[in-house]
Amino acid sequence: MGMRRPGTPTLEEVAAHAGVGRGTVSRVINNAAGVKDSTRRIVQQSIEALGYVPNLAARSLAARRTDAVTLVLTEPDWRQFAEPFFSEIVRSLGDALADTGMQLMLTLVHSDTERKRFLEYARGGRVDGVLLMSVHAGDRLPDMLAEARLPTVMLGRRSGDEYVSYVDADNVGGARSAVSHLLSRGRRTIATITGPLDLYAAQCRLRGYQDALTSAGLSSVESLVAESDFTEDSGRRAMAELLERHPEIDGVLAASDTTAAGALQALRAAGRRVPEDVSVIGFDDFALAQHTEPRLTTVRQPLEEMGRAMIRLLLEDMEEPSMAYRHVILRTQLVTRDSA
Amino acid sequence: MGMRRPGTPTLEEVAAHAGVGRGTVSRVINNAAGVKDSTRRIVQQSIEALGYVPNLAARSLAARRTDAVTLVLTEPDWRQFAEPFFSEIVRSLGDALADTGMQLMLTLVHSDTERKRFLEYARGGRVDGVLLMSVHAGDRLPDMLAEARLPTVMLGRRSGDEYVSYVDADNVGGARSAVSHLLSRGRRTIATITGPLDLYAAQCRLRGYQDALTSAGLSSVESLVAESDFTEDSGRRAMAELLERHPEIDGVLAASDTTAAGALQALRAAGRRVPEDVSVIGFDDFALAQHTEPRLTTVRQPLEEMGRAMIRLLLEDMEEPSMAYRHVILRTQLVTRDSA
DNA sequence: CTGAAAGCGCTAACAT
DNA sequence: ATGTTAGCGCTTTCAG
Repeated sequence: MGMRRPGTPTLEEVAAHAGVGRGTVSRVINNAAGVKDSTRRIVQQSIEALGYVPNLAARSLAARRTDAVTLVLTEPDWRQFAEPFFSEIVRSLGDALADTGMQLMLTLVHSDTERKRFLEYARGGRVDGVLLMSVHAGDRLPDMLAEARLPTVMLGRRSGDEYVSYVDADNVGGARSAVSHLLSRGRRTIATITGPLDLYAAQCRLRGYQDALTSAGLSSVESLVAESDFTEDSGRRAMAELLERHPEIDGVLAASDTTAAGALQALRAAGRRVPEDVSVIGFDDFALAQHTEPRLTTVRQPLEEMGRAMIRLLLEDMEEPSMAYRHVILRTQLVTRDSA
Repeated sequence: MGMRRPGTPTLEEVAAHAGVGRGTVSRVINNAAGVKDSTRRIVQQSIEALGYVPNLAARSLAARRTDAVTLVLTEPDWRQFAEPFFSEIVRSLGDALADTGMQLMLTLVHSDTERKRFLEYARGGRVDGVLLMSVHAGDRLPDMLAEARLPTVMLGRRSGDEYVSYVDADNVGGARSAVSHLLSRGRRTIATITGPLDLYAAQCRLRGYQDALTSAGLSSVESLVAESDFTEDSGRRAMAELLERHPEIDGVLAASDTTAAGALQALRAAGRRVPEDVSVIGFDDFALAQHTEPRLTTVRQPLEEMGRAMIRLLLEDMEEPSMAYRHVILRTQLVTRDSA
């Protein structure tokens, strides 16, 4: 299993070949200062000649670090995974990490076995830090990681009083401004398609929706709320349901871009004109530019910044471990196509 | 960085606590035979009491293995990532690996920096094996891994004479049978929307399409072929283009399910009725049951089996490293909704 | 069945 | 600037 073939050269052999001590070779491969240029060159030649590759297990045993972090996906439904939101975040994490010389990996955790296996893996020191996304309310994984003193940062929080470090968007504010915008454009019967309500972000968006209505002196009607699971299909179903209950709907706040797309299909199928008859605003998961749909306005989440912020928090915690949890909440932005 | 807090107990401390030798503790945590049951119990209590967690760096240095494999995604375009094909394969790999006690990780490689970093990572012995998918024609990564004697298995091949081990579907046969089916149902002007033609799988499907036409005594017309990149959007565009050139089209073979979905949209937008006027068959990336679209027939790829086969090849290579490359090609199946 | 001892290949502190 | 040395924490013979 995975054993390196006998011939694999070690640092010691490189040292011998180059006629220097092990320390020097170590300094060269780690790009450490304090090696004469001529020596460095000689060592590099030996490395080249022998085809030397550092043994990372040995390195991390000695140095007590791995230079790798992992993003954990606990989503039991893999399809989540196929959402643009996800790939955008991953891209931004990768970019943010590129400069640091760290390796980003993904770990997929759905079954309980996998969860346990991952915990052993992480606590066993195979990664220097852990990033988590879309963690559901009751999930204790982040706490277990934090208790193991492993630098841990979540995207989104599990509840209103979260301790483990996280980066989140201002979901309440985003939803509120979207609904206010619809109201200001004369819409009066505004429905919302929420995300899965065991996700705190979905609760926040619903709250923002309600806030805005209340502030405008309107009461929020329960039958104007339908739940989705962020997929296009569930958006379609939710919209159909809402239309059945309230044919007079003239505005919709959708939990995500994908959901909004589904809602649009249902609206059209029902003969509604968008955006003339009904105006739809969704939370923007990727880029407005990608829409071919006639949505003029979306709540833009700063995904790029969120990824960067996650890495920053993680690195801070890795560099000087502290007892503090840190939280960053990024503002969302109401964007219309013209201004994009 | 990532250093374990001073208090972390080691195997030696567990041994002391339990009043046994290190070897015994090692046997216990590895579930090795040859430990008296009573001793085993005592040791387990000490492990529990001290909250011992094995240091995996030390373990893999000593044992020369990591019990982890990684799936590498070289796709420069992250959106690929959001395709159902991808999540299905990942799921099936995860399932197949679950029994083996191995950890599955994903590595994302787009830039050249990342590619180099991954190579160091893999050759440094951080994983026991590597799985690759959607490798493009000119990519040398698989060869470099294989040359480093790392067990390596690809999903799909880069060309007609591939050496590195792979599992593939019978793309030529699948396309051929799909087109034959269309012909047998009386369709006469059959177009195809191919995948990106630098992907061998896409070439094969195109070849199958052409074969079927030729066998039926029809000549394959170049203007009936349009290229897509597997996305819905490109499918839509390709279909629109084809319709412009050949309004008389009455059958379409699409490169993937997603592409087929796009094609359908374009067809409808152009006022065609599906499947009455035009019949569309796509390569099935996930499950027929998921379609809400009126496609009756798809070419089903046995994704589940493909994942399992990949793991089997990988494990075989890990258990008894040999000089042989192994190839498995799985049959596709033409499935219609009724028979599903 | 169990203990002792010899590494695994590297980093980092300490000499020089 | 460079060589030397002492571990890092575990697996795995080899004795007993």
